[in-house]
Amino acid sequence: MLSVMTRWLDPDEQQTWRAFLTASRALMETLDRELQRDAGMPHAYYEILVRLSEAPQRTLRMSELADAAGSSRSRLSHAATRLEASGWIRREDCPTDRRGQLAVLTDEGFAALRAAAPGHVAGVRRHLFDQLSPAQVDQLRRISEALADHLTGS
Amino acid sequence: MLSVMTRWLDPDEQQTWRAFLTASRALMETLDRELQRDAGMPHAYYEILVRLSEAPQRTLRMSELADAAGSSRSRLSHAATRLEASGWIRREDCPTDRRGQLAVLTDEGFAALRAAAPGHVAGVRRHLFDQLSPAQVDQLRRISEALADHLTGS
DNA sequence: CCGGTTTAGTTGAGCATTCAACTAAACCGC
DNA sequence: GCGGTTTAGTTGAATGCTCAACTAAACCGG
Repeated sequence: MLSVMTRWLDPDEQQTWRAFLTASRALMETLDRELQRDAGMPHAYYEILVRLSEAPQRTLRMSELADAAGSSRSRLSHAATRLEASGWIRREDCPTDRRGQLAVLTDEGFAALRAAAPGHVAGVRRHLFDQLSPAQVDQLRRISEALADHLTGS
Repeated sequence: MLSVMTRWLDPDEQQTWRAFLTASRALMETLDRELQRDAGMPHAYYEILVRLSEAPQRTLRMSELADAAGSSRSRLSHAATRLEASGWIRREDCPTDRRGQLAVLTDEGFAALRAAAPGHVAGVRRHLFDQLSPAQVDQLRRISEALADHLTGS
C-alpha cells in the first residue's frame, strides 16, 4: 500500500513553502494595514469597489461581484451591508430576476476609491514589483496563473 | 512635482498582481478549509504546533513562538488561550524572566499534529508543488525570499 | 538604587469571515 | 402548469484577527 505513506516535503521544498508562506502573509498584511490606515477599508473591500468601478454603470449582480472579487456569497453579503452603511455602494433590485440584487458604486464610493488608489498602488509597487527583476515578475505571473488555474478550475 | 503623480500598474503588472492575488488567496483558503475539515484547526494554529514540535523540549517563549509562526503577540496570545483549552499546549512560567511565559506542546497536541500532518502535506503537494515545474519551484523560492527579505527586514 | 524607558504578555472591543440554515424565486421535466 | 431541484442572496452564531490599552517586570543612565 503506497497510499498510506506520506511523501513528506524535502528540505528544499520545505524552504520554498515556508518562504512563500512568510512572503505572501507579510505582503497581504502590510498592504491591508496600509489600506486600513490610509483609507479606512480592508483590502477585501477595496477590491469590491475596484470591481464595481470597472463594471458598466458601476453595477454588478451580487454573484458576479463575488466571483470577480474572489469572495464567497456570504462574505460579500456581509461586506455589502457595511459598504452600504458607509454610503459607498447601494443595493437595487434586479429588473430581470426577482431573486437578484444589484450592487451599485455610489459617487461617494467612487471618491473613496479614487482617494485610496494612489497610496495602495504605490504600496503594491514598493512591496512587490520593486523587489523583483522583470524576469521574476514574468515568472510570478506564470506561476500564479498555473496555481489559479488548478485551484479555481477544479 | 513628480511625487504627486501616481505611477499606475501597466496591463502586464495588473495581470500579474491579480493572478498573484487570486492564486495565493485560493491556495490559502483551500488549505485552511482542508485543515479545518480534517483536523479541526485553522492553518495558523497548525503552524504554531509545528514550530513548537521542532523546538527543544517542544517549548518556546511566547515571543519566539510568535516570531517563528509569523504571528503578532496578540494573535498568539489569543490562539494560545484556545490551544490550551483544547489541551494541545500548556503555559508555564519562564524560570529566568518573570515576565515570560513558555508555551509547551502537550502529548495530545503532538498527537493532533501527527494526525493532521499527512493530509496537510498532501494538500500542499497537490495544490502547489504538483502544479509547478522544478524550475518554477526554484523561481518561487527566490521570489518569496526576496519579498520576505524586504518585508520582514524593514 | 531610583525613576524613566523598554520589553513581555494579556485583555477586551470591534470587525471580518466561515459555516449552516434559511427564504424566495427561477428552472425543468413531464 | 405542477412539483422537485437548483440558484440567488441573506442571516446569525461562532471563530479568529486587529488595535489600543493595560499590567508587570527587566533594563539602564546617572
